[in-house]
Amino acid sequence: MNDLNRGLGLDLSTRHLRALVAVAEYRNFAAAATDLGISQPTLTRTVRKAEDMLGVTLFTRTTRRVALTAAGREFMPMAERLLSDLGLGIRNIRELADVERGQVVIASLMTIAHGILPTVIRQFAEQYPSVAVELREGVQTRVLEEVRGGSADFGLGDSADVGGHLELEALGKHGFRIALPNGHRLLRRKSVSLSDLAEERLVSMPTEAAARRTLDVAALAAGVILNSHFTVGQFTTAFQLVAEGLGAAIVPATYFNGGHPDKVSSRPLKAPGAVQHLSVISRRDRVVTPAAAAFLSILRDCWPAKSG
Amino acid sequence: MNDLNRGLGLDLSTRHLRALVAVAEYRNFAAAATDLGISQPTLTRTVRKAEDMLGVTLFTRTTRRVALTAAGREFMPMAERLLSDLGLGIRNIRELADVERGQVVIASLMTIAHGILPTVIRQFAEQYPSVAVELREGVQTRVLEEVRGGSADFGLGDSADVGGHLELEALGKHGFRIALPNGHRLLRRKSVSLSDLAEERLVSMPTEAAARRTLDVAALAAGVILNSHFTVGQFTTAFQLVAEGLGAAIVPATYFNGGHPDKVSSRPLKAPGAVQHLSVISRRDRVVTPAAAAFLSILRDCWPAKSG
DNA sequence: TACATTAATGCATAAATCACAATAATAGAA
DNA sequence: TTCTATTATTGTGATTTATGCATTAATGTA
Repeated sequence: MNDLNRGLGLDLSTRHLRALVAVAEYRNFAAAATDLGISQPTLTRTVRKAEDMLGVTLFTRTTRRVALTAAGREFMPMAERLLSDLGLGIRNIRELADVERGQVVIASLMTIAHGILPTVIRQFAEQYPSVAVELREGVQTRVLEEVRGGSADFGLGDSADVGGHLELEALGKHGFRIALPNGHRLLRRKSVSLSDLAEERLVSMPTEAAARRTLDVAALAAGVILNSHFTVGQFTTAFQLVAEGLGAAIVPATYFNGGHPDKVSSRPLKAPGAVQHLSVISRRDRVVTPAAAAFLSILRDCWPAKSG
Repeated sequence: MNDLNRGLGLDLSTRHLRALVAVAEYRNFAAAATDLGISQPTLTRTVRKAEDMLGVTLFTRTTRRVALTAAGREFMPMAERLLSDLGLGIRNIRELADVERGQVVIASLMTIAHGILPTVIRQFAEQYPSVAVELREGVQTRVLEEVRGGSADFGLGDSADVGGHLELEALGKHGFRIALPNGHRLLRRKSVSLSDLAEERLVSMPTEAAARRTLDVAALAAGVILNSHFTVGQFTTAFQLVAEGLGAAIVPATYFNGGHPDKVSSRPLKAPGAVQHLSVISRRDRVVTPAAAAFLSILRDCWPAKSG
């Protein structure tokens, strides 16, 4: 701590300051007291208390005349400035707090929702405790619908296949990993390629999902046909199926932040093109609410640390 | 009153500010409380009170983590600046008050002492209530002695006949008036000249007095010999003699500020050279005390209004 | 799950603040 | 000069506010 409290136990309040300023202005205790809305004896005591604390006589008063001492004349402009600065500052932070009373609706891919968003939301909630956050998780097409329809402030999704009216801001990219039941032969490798998976039964996301399309395109380019035997809507479901030994699942690398069943292990997927590019998706014509802007600011700050 | 108290009954004190700043710094209530020298529960309550008054949440706290909200981050730098400004200001006025605990010793001609000094002293006493003022009235030679000897901070006297080592700062000049007993023939005139006084018995000051010398020189130049029949040390005494009808007295014009006996009236003295030039007289080698400087400053402000 | 840390309450006490009434001081008027 | 109106100060009891100790509740971590 620096020397801000070097003034000993000094406890000077805005009440004291206002009292001093009022007396200096009216040069009359009774009038000043009326203006302040307090009784005149109270004002006398308040002023005297302030002078005692400051250790300086600010006024010389007789019953007929109240005059400023040299110290008083020196002090008053500062007191006024202090009060006005404080008032300004309070107004500022109150406006800022009003901004906080907003709401943020985010449409996000589950990939992101499970990967980085929890951290971002925690930080946001700390800084803007009274903003309601609504997170709508879904596949890419659903995210785009939410943003287009205006029911979400912005979306977090794949950068590809985004039509007109929508604006993109690139956030980063992530690769994929193969989730395999413990004991699976492919776990002996350090990494797995798409062609290694040609033989495998796969637990996949539906074709509307951006991750699915990215992988299908990459597989096509590699001349491999993926055997999407099971189709599920949630990665957590996919994990469960994998845990049951029903097959393998290709899962976004960012998804491995949280814990997952100990019957499942994973290896990186080595495949050119099997990379998902993520963006903030917003309507070009929609004004960004302050709350949404604040959220995005925190999101950008957090991104590099958690993605790759 | 301007809008300094527009913050409703807001009563935010330095105690609150310090509490907020300390918590923001430590991000830990217990540590901040120790630093502030108060108990942790007290700090909790102080912070909450402050937040309530501001109407804004500044911190989000769990038992394991204290974080600043956006409003809090906005507020803290201002709070620190406010505290440091206040501390600085207090130090300033305290120094100024220390200056006040001095003493001013003034050696002055009675002319000035009775004319303008009372007003000056009153104003000075209001502004510097704890400075002792000592006024030593005397004739010119006495004033010079006091200043030379260093027993006075400065002198107020005639500008003439001031030897080396002493410094002059001109203040102004004043003429003279003739004090006459009511019913005196010269009162029929609007003004009186030196030659008119050749016939008169005069009540004069001793030859050491600057006013006496000025008048003698002027009379010499006018070819008149003044009949200084009575010599007294105080103008008030001279007035009494005049009131008794013993003669006329030539008195500094500035002396007619206060009331004087109603048996005496006065007329202006028209005489080239019958003008007394007054100065602040000080030792060249003596440093001016802050109290003396302040006194002189007020004296200069007052002078034009009262002299002529 | 148990533990250690830490912010928030309950409660009794001490301090400060307040307004009403009475007092003291002062400048101007009769 | 004395009287009077004005005005700052002081007395006092009620109310509000702040404080510290002991305790509780909440939350990461091993």
